[in-house]
Amino acid sequence: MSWTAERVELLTKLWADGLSASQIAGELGNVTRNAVIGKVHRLGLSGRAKSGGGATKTRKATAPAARTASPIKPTVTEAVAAAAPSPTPRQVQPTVAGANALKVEPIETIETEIAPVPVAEIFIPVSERASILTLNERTCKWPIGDPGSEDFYFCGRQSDAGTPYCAHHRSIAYQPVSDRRNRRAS
DNA sequence: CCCTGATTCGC
DNA sequence: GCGAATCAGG
Repeated sequence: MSWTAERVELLTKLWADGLSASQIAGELGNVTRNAVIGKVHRLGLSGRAKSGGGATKTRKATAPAARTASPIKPTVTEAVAAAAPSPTPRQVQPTVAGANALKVEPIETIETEIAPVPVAEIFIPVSERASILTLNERTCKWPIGDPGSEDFYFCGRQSDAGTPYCAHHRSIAYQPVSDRRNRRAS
């Protein structure tokens, strides 16, 4: 597979959208994340604009050592993860909020047993939502938006292996309904 | 361990 | 130009 104009275009777009190299690779197909990164560099669009600045990138100008004599491993066990569309979890527990603007009132003394679900924390680029179809075992499957709707998508960020959600969504997903800790001696 | 991007260099 | 191997951080 070569870098056709279309593919380069898509690459550029997705990269600008903030997708990770591996995600882009999955989106393009037939390429590894390394290929994507390599291309990105060749295109000269490496450093991505970070809102807010403070992008203290890791400047590594160290000598690359002699990789010439490095022991090359014959077989790479990792095959290309085809990322089969895993079945959508039916027992979706998190509250599905509309769009992405659900504001939770700053209640100071929450008496509610049910944990307030602040769903309006992140903004996921449209292009990334599409790539969410590439959900693997370790991507956050927190649903956002109205299921079945065009707006619906999954969080898709990193989640530890085994857990269905990213750190953030995990915290709100598993909040005990009965948090009666502060009921005692209050 | 998983991930991320960065870099080098044989092809 | 391409991208695997490697590195270095999170």
